[in-house]
Amino acid sequence: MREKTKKLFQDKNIKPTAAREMIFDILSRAKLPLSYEQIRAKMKIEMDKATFYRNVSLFEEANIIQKFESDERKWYFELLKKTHAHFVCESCHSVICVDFTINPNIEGHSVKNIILKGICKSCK
Amino acid sequence: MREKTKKLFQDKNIKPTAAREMIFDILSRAKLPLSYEQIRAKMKIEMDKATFYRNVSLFEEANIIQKFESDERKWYFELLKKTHAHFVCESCHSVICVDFTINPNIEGHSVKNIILKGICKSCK
DNA sequence: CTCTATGCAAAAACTTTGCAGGGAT
DNA sequence: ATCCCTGCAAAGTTTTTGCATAGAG
Repeated sequence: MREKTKKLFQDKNIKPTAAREMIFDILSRAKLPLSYEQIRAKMKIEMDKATFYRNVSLFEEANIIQKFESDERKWYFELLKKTHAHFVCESCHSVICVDFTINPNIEGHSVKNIILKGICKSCK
Repeated sequence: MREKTKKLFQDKNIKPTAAREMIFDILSRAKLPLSYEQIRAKMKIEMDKATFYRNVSLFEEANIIQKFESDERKWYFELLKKTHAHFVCESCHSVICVDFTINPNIEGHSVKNIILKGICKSCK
């Protein structure tokens, strides 16, 4: 476990368990948001899905992770980084990060998350 | 049933049944996307949920209806109108249509749907 | 010892599917 | 008669919860 991660966990008061380190590690290497299935496929040690979801919620409350729903009714998770948008293809269901920023105030509402849906360029 | 609706159904090859007319009617009056529960609450005649979902899928395939998921993992339905965005409040879960248009081509992908998430102005 | 993380199984929530009956043409 | 729309019940999918056990400090 890297020093930086150890420190992050300490700061957030998160006990570093094997499950947590693995989830964090997988997400920090990911270039895209990942679903539970995708994360599980990358796990070197199996963990129960309850453990997975519970730990992800923990990270979420600590503002380490962000989640959003794809069009296949699954959650996708990623480390909370600088704001960017996600494009979800309604044909192949892939999730793509796109560089797209907007004014975070739209008609008085605070926007924290942008999801674009449509058909990705490979599917066209 | 209005002439216009009758014609629409004919054009799309959709047999006008009571269930279909009712769903269409409720959605055409709606100012916001509605969930199954919300639509059901407006029904004058009850219909089975299977019938509801099947007919909605039919409309969807005919490009009459558009659906998207809220953050509460429910589908919301609305008539396919000019492109606009939906704001979903992560606190009160309300769905708000906002006037927000973007270039439909983002990094080569065709955007058909925009979902913004965050905290709405009443919750702030 | 104590505290809480984990696994297992069951529950939950929302949608979808299979199948048989019923209406419309 | 045929077609396909509908209701009912059961299955499906993903996520959450309850509970007992295991493990860390």
